[in-house]
Amino acid sequence: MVRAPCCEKMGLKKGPWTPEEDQILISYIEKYGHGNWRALPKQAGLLRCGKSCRLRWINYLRPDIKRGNFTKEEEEAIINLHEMLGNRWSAIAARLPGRTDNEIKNVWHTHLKKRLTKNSHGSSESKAPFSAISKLISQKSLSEPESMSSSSQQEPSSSEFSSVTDTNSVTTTMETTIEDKAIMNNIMIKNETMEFSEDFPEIDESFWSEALSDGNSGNPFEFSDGLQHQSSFSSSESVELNRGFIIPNVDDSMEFWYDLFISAGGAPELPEF
DNA sequence: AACGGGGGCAACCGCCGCTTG
DNA sequence: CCAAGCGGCGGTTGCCCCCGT
Repeated sequence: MVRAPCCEKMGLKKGPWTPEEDQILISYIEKYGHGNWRALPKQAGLLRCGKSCRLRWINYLRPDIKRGNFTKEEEEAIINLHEMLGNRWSAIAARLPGRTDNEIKNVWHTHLKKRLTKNSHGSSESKAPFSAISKLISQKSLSEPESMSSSSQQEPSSSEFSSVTDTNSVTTTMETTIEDKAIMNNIMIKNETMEFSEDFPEIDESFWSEALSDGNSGNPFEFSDGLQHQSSFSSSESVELNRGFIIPNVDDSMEFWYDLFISAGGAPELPEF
């Protein structure tokens, strides 16, 4: 399908946003939400294309954006997640609350890639847990070709959970050993003891219904104010680990790990071993 | 003080997949 | 089933600032 770029329309402004434009966009979205990005600039009185507005909002103006330098913990998380997910910045961003895909992408290209290249001659020790988990994921998906592979075709949106909700198949196909879980713990938590139950906890049905009922929009994180709240886990209590990584509480952690596995398992760029 | 190069980051571009009529 | 509309994503660009000379 061939379509003209949305900003090709005459008279639409490009380039850096002014504080005035920002204010117009913010107050419009606070008032009416952003149901239709294409129509938004016209309705708000902005000489911008919808895409530009969306980008500005997502990457800069949202109230839940965390500004400022990335912490060491966040950088490590990015490196680790990148190893598992590849250049899927939105998937990585979904696991770093308050950070945007654009920001993460920039940090990767300007800081982390160089740092990794520098360190590539050093020890491969830091990579070990990820090679291990990649192998684990591969083995699991081999043993469960149909349901896993079909669901892995679709990457869940960064702002909502995967539609794959067959928790029974998850618990059977993602059966893990203590050793597996030790590996997983190593990925996320180097210095902290974290207890996992013997098996992945099953997701309480009420989790889904509660999430879906909020805002009545089908998006668990679209609130009644009409705004999208970025953090995938913002609707429930989270646990902040000493690496600055936010993971959901135990009820949500099932989804977290499952989502991570699906993402990694479905990633075509999953490193070979 | 002036200038050039490099790095960082906001924003744009083009493609893709989903939805809708 | 198909085409168009739309949101979302990743790659890329270009501007601005800082630092070294």
